[in-house]
Amino acid sequence: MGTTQLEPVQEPKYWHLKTVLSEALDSDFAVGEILPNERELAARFGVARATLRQALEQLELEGRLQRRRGVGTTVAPPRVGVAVSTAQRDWNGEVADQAWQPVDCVTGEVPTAVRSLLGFREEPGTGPVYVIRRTRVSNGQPVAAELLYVPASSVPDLSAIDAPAGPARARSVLRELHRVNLKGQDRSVELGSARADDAKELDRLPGAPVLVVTTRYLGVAGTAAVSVATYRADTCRLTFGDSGAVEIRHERQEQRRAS
Amino acid sequence: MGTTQLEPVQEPKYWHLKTVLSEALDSDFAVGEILPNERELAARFGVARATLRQALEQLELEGRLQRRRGVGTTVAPPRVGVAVSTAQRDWNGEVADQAWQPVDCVTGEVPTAVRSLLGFREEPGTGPVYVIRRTRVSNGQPVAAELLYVPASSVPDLSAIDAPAGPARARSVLRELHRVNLKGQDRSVELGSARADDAKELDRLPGAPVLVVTTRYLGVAGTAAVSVATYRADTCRLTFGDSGAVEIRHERQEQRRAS
DNA sequence: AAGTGGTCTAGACCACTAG
DNA sequence: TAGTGGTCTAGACCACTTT
Repeated sequence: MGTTQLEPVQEPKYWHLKTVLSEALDSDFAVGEILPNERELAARFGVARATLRQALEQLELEGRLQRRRGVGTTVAPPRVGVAVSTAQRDWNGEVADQAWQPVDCVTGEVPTAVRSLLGFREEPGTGPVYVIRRTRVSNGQPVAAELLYVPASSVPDLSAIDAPAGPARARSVLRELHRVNLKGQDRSVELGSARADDAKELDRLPGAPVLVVTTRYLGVAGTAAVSVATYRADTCRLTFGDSGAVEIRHERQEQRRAS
Repeated sequence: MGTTQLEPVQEPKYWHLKTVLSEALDSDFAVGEILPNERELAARFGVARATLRQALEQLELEGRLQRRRGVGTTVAPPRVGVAVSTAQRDWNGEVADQAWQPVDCVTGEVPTAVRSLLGFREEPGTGPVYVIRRTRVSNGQPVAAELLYVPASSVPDLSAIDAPAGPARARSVLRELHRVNLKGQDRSVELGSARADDAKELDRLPGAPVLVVTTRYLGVAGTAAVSVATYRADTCRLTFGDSGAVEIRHERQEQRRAS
């Protein structure tokens, strides 16, 4: 129809920029390499810094980049596969490199959402609940922070209430919970943003994107415990193996170039 | 109450703003209600529009808000629980309201990442691969778009190559794939951003946050098929039930106020 | 045509890290 | 102290939906 339309559909600059940068990462950069700083990149592409940052944010969300204040922007390694086991053996065993580390154990308040998962009815008395904090490390990097809520009624044969709050008490509660046979578990995964305390544990800024894994552990008499684990969404790929771990080889090439 | 004084804290403005808005959503707004527009909200809180938008983006990421260009910002309903079944019956059955809908089926190219999951070795000939597009709907809203890669060698008894590309062919490939007994499946979940085609299917803008579920279906002779499904991260909560669906009652209150 | 959210700019200052 | 990414501003225009 006569004249040739150059760009019939206007692609946003930051989107196009993201594509260009993504291809550059594939071809010209190696994992761990430091990118030019944002001001220079913005100037190089002829856009405002805010626009450039919009593209970098996307790439960081996809796990391609890692940005650290005061340091710079580096090319991120492929995401770590983190097993979210379906079996029950995750209470103790598990791959040594990715085990949960008990951090603390107090008897504290329970969020409303968790209360209903535990089967608690209304406001009035519901008995004490152990709140265990655990962290998970992979390749030396923290990948997840967890709050595990265990009603004292789920571990009746435990006399650790008087033990000092801390990792030791956390371990004894976990051991006792492990004794009561668990019938199964329900699990859900959703996107969230890191609360201040989790962010600190994960070495990220508050609001960083996380994958929230909520697990309900079922005992003989209903829900025995509820776990809310937040995984770093930028560095983690959660794996649910019915028969081994999924291994994804990304299509990225790691080439030369040092500049 | 017109303007809310932001405390002189070290906390970033947008973060504090997000908290304030979140509490306001809990107490003063009902699901589906329309918020004041961004320019007015920004003025009301005494911040720049960009700062206000940073807070809104966070809340949208957490599934609390829904923003539509040309329309406005509304209070989002609680996330839909979408079952990512562990069993094999998801090929056909499944909850009627959340079933997959075949859209198309062509024989096309396979991304590098999927190639390695399928066990393909190097560049040269690997035989044709069916690429099936499916979508998933829940409560009338599209929640997921999937690309299912089925090597023709996985469905040898199929003579549908000559059938016209389309939903009909997709169904016959799925039926045939269902016939070969599947031994199990590996699955992984990670955060991503919607590609242009997926975004269109999901009624979102390109780059919208999605949960990417990669599934490897194992047959008697290795990987029989690979599925890459992208779920809307803002509206979906993926559930993995070992014994029924997880039901989360969010701590939000739906109160009065109509304005 | 009016009103909404989405994109983009060109600055400024702050918080953090490292030499 | 110099350099980085993180936050924030006050505008402008664009794409889209509804009236």
